[in-house]
Amino acid sequence: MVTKQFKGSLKDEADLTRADSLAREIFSDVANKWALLIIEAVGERTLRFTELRNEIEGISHKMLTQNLRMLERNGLVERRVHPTVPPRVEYTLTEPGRALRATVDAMCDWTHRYLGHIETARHRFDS
Amino acid sequence: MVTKQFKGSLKDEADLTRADSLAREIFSDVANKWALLIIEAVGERTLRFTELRNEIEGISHKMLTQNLRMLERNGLVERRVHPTVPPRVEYTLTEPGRALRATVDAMCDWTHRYLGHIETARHRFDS
DNA sequence: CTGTATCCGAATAGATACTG
DNA sequence: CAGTATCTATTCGGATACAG
Repeated sequence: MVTKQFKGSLKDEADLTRADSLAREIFSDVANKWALLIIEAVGERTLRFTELRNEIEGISHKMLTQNLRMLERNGLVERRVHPTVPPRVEYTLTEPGRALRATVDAMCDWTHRYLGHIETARHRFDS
Repeated sequence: MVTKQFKGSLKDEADLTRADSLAREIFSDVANKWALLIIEAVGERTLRFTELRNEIEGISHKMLTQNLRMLERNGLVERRVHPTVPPRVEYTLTEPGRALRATVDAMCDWTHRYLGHIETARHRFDS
């Protein structure tokens, strides 16, 4: 699996298995549409909840909070609460978050580069 | 959204909207756990259905076929059927598939690089 | 404004049985 | 071996209502 190349750096099989399942867990958290779109949307900026909601076409209130919570838990976004009324909450990418964003950028570029390719592949397949 | 930077290259708003929704569609197809794990598992190799199933920890028969069909439809994997009995079906990444794999590799690297980071972030959050 | 909770339908995913 | 089909349980996701 994904962690094969790291075998050498670990003490024993138990550690490997643990690291492996943790890696898979993180991968599962992160490798989902909404999480990646949020990472991409925040980018270098500092955005409020509602701004984020407006940036990401089609995301629901629920999915946004749910995924923001998850990303915060994994330390990929920082959540800063201003104790005002009405409340003002701002989200920023952390260093790990920005590093992940680089790979998401690459994925978005890929999508656009192969848009035509994929569209024709689909037509061929659907007949 | 994701395609903002491509505005200049398109003829009109209609094209933009269409390209945008197609991009989002492709992104949604691809930005999911099983699809990315399959891409990663195939890599530079040519693998049979069962080999793939064994490579990818925890994937079910159903999810594998379903996602392979989707990847084939989008032209990311090539499916070669040998008309023998029992049948032998082999999967390989196409050029677009290999290009995507590069970004998945980056994402796997990211996972491992920040494993510790994330683990401690989780502990902090969960208390 | 941001967030939690709940209800409910839709989509996802596993298990199993069956076919060429 | 590879794939389809079906049944079922779980999860996902949207809508809504409500609280700080």
